[in-house]
Amino acid sequence: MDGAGAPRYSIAMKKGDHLFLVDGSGFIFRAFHALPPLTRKSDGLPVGAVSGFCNMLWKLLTDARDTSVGVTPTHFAVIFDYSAKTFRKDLYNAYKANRSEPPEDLVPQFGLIREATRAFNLPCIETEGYEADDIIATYARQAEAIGADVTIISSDKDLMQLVTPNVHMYDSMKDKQIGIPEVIEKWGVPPEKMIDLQAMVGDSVDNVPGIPGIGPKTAAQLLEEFGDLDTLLARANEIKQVKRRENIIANAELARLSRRLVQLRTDAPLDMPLDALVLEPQDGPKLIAFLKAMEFGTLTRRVAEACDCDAGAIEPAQVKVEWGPAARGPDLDAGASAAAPVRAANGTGAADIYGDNRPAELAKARAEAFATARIDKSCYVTIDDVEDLDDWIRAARETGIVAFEAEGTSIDPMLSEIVGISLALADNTHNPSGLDVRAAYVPLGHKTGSDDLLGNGRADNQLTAGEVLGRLKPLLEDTSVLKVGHNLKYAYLLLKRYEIEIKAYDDVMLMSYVLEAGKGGHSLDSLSDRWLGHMPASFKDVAGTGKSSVSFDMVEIDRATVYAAEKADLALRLAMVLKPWLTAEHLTRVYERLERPLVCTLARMEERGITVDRQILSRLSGELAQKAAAIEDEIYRIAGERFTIGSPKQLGDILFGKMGLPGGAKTKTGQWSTSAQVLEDLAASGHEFPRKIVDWRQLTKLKSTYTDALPGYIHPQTRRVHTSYSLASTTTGRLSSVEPNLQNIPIRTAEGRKIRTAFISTPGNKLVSADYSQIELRVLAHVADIPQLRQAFADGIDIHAMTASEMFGVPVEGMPSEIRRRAKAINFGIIYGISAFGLANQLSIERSEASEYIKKYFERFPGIRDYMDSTKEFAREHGYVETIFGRRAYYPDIRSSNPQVRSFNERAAINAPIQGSAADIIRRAMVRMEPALQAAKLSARMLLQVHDELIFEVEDGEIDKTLPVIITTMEQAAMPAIAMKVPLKVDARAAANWDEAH
DNA sequence: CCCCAACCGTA
DNA sequence: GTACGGTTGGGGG
Repeated sequence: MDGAGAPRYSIAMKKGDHLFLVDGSGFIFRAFHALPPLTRKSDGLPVGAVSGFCNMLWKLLTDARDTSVGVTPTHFAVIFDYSAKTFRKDLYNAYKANRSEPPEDLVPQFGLIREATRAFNLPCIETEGYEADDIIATYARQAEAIGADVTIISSDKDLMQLVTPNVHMYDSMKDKQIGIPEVIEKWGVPPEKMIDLQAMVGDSVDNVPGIPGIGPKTAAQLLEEFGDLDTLLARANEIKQVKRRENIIANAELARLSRRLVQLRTDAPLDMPLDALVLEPQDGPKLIAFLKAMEFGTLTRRVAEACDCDAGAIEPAQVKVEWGPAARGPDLDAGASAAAPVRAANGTGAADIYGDNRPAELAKARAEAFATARIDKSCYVTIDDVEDLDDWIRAARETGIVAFEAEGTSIDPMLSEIVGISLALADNTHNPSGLDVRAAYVPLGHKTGSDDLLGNGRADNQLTAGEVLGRLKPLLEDTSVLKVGHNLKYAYLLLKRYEIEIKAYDDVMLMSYVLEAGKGGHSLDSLSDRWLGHMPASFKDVAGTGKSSVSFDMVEIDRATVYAAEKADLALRLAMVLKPWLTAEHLTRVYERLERPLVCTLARMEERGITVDRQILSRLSGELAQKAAAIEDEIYRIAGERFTIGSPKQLGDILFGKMGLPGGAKTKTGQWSTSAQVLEDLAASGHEFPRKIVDWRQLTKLKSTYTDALPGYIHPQTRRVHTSYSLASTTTGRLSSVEPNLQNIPIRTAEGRKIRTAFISTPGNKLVSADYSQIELRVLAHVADIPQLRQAFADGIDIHAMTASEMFGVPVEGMPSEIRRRAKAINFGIIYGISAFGLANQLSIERSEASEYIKKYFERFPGIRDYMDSTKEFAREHGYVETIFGRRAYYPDIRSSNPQVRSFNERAAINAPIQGSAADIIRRAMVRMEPALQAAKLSARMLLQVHDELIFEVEDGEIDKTLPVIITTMEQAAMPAIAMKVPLKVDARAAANWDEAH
């Protein structure tokens, strides 16, 4: 029904006509989740999905009226779900029972999107008791019968069963046509078999049961073999795999029911006949009035231009919105922007990316415009002569901003050789809104596929590395030209090895990390998907996968151009969107002080690496092997058979089956746990066998993870180990270390510590380890402002003993170690967002006793409870928490109705400001360390970071002068931004290896 | 060849 | 109870 009730005329549909059917409901959910979540009107009304919807419709209609595009609809309708109650619910009561309530930000947008449809002068259709999909199916089949073509604007797999030679689907967000070949490619079956495939696979979102254990791949294979579901069910006994056969036979009825659920009706009652869907002309003023009411500046302007209307003369429409205060976003700065008039983001060419003085408006307009802007890969060019390259460099200097990406032979920048460089520039010569980006790829190290005795030949039509890098070096090192990239540390390290040191840069990965830590990944793929509605080509697409994959120098230059240029293009677009957003969210300082400078700081640390003594590791490996073998023999002897000790499943069978030991905990898959905790408990109750398993595990763990693996990371040329620090992979702001992970080198056991002796200084130098003492408890004392804790740290007394003394009334002097141990566990528990369950586990005590401890603790330190409560409340209200330097950590699930999920998020939210503030402090120290050492004319080199510890290599003669510089820089790191209420304390010492230095 | 679960190393 | 990454076994392709 068209709620607006505007009279529509109708023209009989005929052969050759083209009907567009937009899956409105599908689009709403997709747009809501795909688009930047922050899009709001100035009064706080969330309109992200509305914005995406309007942009999509406008683009479809503009293309449609542009006859050169080829596909021109004659009829057009937008279809919505009427309500959740449909005939399917009568078939199967659990249908869509899993559906949770729509997000509260989405609720007010349902009505608005229907309003938008009417503003576009399009029929808005919904029918009680039927899903949008059934209406679409009915229209599609009717139109097809007349001989018209149909395009369904959706990417929902449920609609793919409708695809025929005359019925296509179009994914407007990915700009992708879906026809018969695409369905086959994605699902392995042609569209007419989609119903049977879905019936077997089921759908957890809609709660379509399907056959358990059958996924898309298996289903496609079975349909290939048997033709259709009925034949399969009739001949199921021919299936060879036992489990699968039994499964299918047992669930045949479920499959038939599922088929009835997924099969779309083509006989839904239609309130509006096909002929009435004729596409009417745009009513410019009506549409503009609506867009103005929504404050979609960019789109308003575009529509006004296209319709030749004066937008300024049109009053915003009165749009009635049903949304209560609950729908209002909590992070809205209503006071600042409520009264602000909407201003179109005019003239936002590249030159003023950073210069707008209304950041929130600019950020919003940018995100809105870029979310739907088309990415035209056909304009990417390959640069193969120096004049062209010089032109691009000149243009980059004029614009002042260039995005770039360095392609190499390996993902490890220390082992990679440069293969090419892509560049992207904002080009506002054609489009004053600054949306056009042009990009190019400069190949310089591509090889031909044919190899002869001399190896692979050099590919034709490319400049030499010398020519290219010689020209790019001045640009990349020019502090007045901003270089934009994604994960710039890679390019920084790669180019550093070619004597280029990138200066003046922005990294969109880090912008995203600052804006959205905890909300999702920060890879170029996820950022493009989230902010630009575009999925870039994957590396696998160009280089192949698995064994048949090739390094980038073996990729054909044309293909490489599209892949590499796209990355630079996307990085530039993302910077144009995210940089204003940083300003709008007041996160620029976090980005500029805590993130950006670490790119080159960390790159230099990684480049230096650390010496690992191969002999020591080899000797240790031998010792571990011998000890493990001896224990292995005893294990087999006691067990009475040989088995795979490393298999928890087999071990569980031996322990709790054959040997009949009492089982303790279960894993989440229902197996008996064989964790160290369980085995220790068994050992404590007098069984010697589990002890041996624990010992064996320790030895084999040390061997496989450390002594055997580390030598493989020694670089062939530098002879050192170069870890890679990930700047954007934790929610709290900590770094992580990979390939190898040098942040988990053993220390707790004597056996494990030996591995640290293999980390050595070069002759004439020592390793210096400097670590913060109790930094997280100090941060806690600061943020929660606990008088006793502050006093204890000020006086330098044992913090755990003080806690024990407060709680249990035992004097610090002569305190029993068990009492102190418990207090220590409680202190750590507090930092981790304590639960009675967790504390009980940690201390092996009853949960009731743990509850008593916690109660007592809160009585003695009421400020801690206040801190925890207010942190939880802040997180619930804002969806994120903050460190003392303003870094955010998002916890989107903190409002979950599942108590387990919610509690977990609450504990994480309590921990994040503490862990994250400590992480920020050491980041600040690291950024200042190199200048501080330089100022003191010291040659110490910072090599590693392990969360609260920094490791340096220092010349023997400089150690005495260096230690105070390191200590002071670390202890003063919070200043002047934050005056800590407790002093920070750093311990440092020098030795020939890491074990003795720590 | 890829993915997941279980386990365990660090702060 | 927080935050990570790596190895192994095992299931499936």
